Amino acid sequence: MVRAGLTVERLTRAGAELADEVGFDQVTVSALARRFDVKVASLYSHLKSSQDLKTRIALFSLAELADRVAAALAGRAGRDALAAFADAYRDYAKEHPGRYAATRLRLDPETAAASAGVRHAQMTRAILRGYDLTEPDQTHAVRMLGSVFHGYVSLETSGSFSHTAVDLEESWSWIVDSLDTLLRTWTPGRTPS
Amino acid sequence: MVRAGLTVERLTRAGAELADEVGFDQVTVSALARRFDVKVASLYSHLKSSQDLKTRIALFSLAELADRVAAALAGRAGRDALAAFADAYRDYAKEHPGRYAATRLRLDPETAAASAGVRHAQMTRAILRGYDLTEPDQTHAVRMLGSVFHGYVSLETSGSFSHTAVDLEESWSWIVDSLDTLLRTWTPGRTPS
DNA sequence: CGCGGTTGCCTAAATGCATTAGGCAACCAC
DNA sequence: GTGGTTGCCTAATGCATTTAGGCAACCGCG
Repeated sequence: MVRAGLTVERLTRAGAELADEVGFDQVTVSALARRFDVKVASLYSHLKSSQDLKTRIALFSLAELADRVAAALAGRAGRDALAAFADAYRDYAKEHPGRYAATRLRLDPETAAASAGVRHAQMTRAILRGYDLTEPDQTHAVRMLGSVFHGYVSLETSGSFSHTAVDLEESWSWIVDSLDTLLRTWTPGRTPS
Repeated sequence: MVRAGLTVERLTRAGAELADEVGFDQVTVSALARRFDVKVASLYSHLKSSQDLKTRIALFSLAELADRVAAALAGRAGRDALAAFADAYRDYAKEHPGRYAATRLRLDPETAAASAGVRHAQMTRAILRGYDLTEPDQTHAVRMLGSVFHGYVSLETSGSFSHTAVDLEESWSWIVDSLDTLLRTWTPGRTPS
């Protein structure tokens, strides 16, 4: 009886692929076992639980996405950086919908703190260094960028935008441009009137 | 043997309450049966499937939210309307997290077309009538507003914003104000420079 | 008032996923 | 080669979904 050679890493990668194929919610220990042509119970030597599997896929995806964003950001600043960041994010979601969904998994605080999630926050702040924002405006802006990008990707993916004919690429650049304008024309301490 | 008096409507309402209590993902035909102190199979006279139940909860929540937004919007225009819309949305998600999550359920096209989702789109467009936008900018703006609001609510709910001390209410008004400014200073046909 | 049809909730059973316990064989190091 | 470790297995339990078929409660009609 030849062994399958399972490892946590291989299982996590395969889980990520499975997520892309059938959706993150449909990722199941059973389905993963089937993919390795192995009995379900065998996976429990490597994974603590179904939740454990999902968490690992989330952490993997978070790190992968952070790497992509970092690469896209290299050598760019200002609006260029903003657009690169936005595109890296959106492209990842298009290319790997299941993994993207995985990055939205709610992690418990310690796990989150040790995850690539903190790199995401750092990179968002790095982009804002190209604009003239100080605290607490910078935090507000971080939250706004996160909201817009995640919201757009999430709504686009779920088909909420497909009821109108207007081009999705066009809306995307319109939004990115608008955000750039907004951040550039922001005056520190300003109260919008 | 006294009958329980189940109806699709009561099941849907109870399902919505259950969603708020345990999360939309945890809504299950079994749990609902337990709540009515009835055997699981009994629900299948009223519901086609678990998916059917979830869809009904989604439609119910979508309509309820649309009603709230409509009420909040009554008699308001411009920035007032924008803020009222935003708050109605966010307050609903805070008050009814399970129902809010339900509104994000992916519906098949015909169901979506017959849902209160179209009212949401109409109301968003109504708000933009207070600003000087023409097509296709208006559609871009609809998408941006949807993205920001949904994104913020979604990230706030999932705890993604709780790593920083800055007040969430403050960020929220900052963002709403920024959007108002952005839309007011938008010049038709403009290409942001 | 009672009778008959309809409808509502039931029991029973099949299927699938998650999870644990315990066993045996393959593999690695010596 | 042999002994310990580790990996995958069989077996079993619990819970959710879903379907089939039955009986009793309820409603309208005479």
